[in-house]
Amino acid sequence: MIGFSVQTELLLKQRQSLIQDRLRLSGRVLAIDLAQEFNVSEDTIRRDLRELAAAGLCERVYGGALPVSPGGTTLTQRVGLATERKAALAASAVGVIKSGMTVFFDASSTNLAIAQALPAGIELTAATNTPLIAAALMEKPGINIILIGGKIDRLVGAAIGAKAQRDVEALRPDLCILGACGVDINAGLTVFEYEDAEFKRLVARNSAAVLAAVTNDKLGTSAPHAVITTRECTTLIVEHDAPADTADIYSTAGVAVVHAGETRP
Amino acid sequence: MIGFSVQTELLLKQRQSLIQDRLRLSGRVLAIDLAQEFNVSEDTIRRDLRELAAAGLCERVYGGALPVSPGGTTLTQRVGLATERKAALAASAVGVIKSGMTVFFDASSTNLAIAQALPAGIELTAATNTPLIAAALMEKPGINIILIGGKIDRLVGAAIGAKAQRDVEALRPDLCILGACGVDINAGLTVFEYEDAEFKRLVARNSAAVLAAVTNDKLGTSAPHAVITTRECTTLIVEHDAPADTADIYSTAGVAVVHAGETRP
DNA sequence: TGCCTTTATGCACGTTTGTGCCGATTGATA
DNA sequence: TATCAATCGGCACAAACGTGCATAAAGGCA
Repeated sequence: MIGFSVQTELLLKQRQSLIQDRLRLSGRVLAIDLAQEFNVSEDTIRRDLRELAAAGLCERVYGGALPVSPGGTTLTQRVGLATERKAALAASAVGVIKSGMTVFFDASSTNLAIAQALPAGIELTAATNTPLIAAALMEKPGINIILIGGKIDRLVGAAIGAKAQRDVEALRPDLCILGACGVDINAGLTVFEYEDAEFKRLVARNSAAVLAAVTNDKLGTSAPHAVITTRECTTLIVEHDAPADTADIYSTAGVAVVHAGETRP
Repeated sequence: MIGFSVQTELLLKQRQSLIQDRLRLSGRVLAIDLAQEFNVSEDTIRRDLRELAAAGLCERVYGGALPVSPGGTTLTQRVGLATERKAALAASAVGVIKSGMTVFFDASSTNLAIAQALPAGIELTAATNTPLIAAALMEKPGINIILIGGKIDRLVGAAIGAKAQRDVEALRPDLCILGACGVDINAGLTVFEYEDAEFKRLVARNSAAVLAAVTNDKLGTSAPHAVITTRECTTLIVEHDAPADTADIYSTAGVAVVHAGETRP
């Protein structure tokens, strides 16, 4: 699809437009890679990135550039937080996702990171109730996207009401990637909103496997509304520096615990 | 490939029309190539490109020109194009949207611009089948968002299939903001995809009013699939430099034509 | 027909833009 | 702290650009 083995010479605007595509697609670009890809000097790429950054179309960083997040709402606010940690979790999570699967992506900034981290060639059917995740999935060519509609809860950032619950009931995913506000061995997986819990439980119960990727700050805490018990969770992805006893505790409950790699991009 | 071995001399309008074809076909044109192909000086080509750009029919860039809205591309690709023009259209469009309304936002990069241009305080119920637009609407606090779900067509960038059609049928919006690939007084409003046309027609028929905002390059052109006739369109927003007879033509068909302000923010 | 205006085109000129290269500076990492 | 890569600013050069002018063809009007 984007294979540019033969290099026609590109106009400046075309090149910059392609850089933006790469940004959206892979979440970051490196100056040196782009230079090689477009067959121009690194200086030229740096100038491009500087211009794009000046126009507010990307964020300039040492070595390349990152996409600028359209910050504002509650979900999008969370997106910008602890990005390296989430990226590390996401990298581990995509290891569980195989071509051919039907996967449900629940609303969560970590799950958005997972969607963005999906490898380019992967083929799967992805369902989600979260517009932001759907938008991210659209950047990956091989993915069949099913959007669960309904009234959007702006705190959660997704459709979770009666209509959404009715529609999602027809779904029997191979894997359900849940977001959580708290994970505790006794309380199980918990969230802040009643209806959100309801929705998540419904999807989880209909899924062959349930995966949750959580940052350290959520481990051992619980929110008001229970989604599923600990043992209903198939796989739990935690950070590399999660409390030492985490693996033991959850493993004995039958949960497969995966430690994400170091946060070293 | 497009071998013009025999060089008949072309009239100016013919040449410019052919340039537009090349643009649509290959996504870009180079001044030097066109000069050689049409057997005229580069100066002449540059003049042509300048005129086309002034009429909003292409985007002038150093070395040649780019199409203002290429067909067969995904929604996210279209978003970055002709942004000032779309912003100007959007600014006019928001004038039609009043607090308290129920508005449907159809899939289109111009409509995304409209969603983004909504004033901060506005209160309305917005429905959309487009994740990208839903995400943009989430940035505005006073808006009630209804997401239409279903299988996502990645070219259109929205849910337009059977499921989406069934769900949208319950909707009776005060205003429907349609996207279009072509607008012609005889052909009406047209798009590239069959199912997309079907979906749009359904929404438009159930809406009290229909609005379409189009860039110059779409005026007077038509795509394969008809959505609605010209007279079914309530309001048409065109650019300030749209062909002079536009207002007359569509007004006599009963369409309210609004000229957007100059593209000078 | 003769004259004038308009329009399309090419040419010459000076100007702007895109790019690569070099040297100095800054930032990351150990 | 030292080291090395990335970055920035300036410079140079070529290509692309816009403008003004000249020319020629087309068309209007008396």
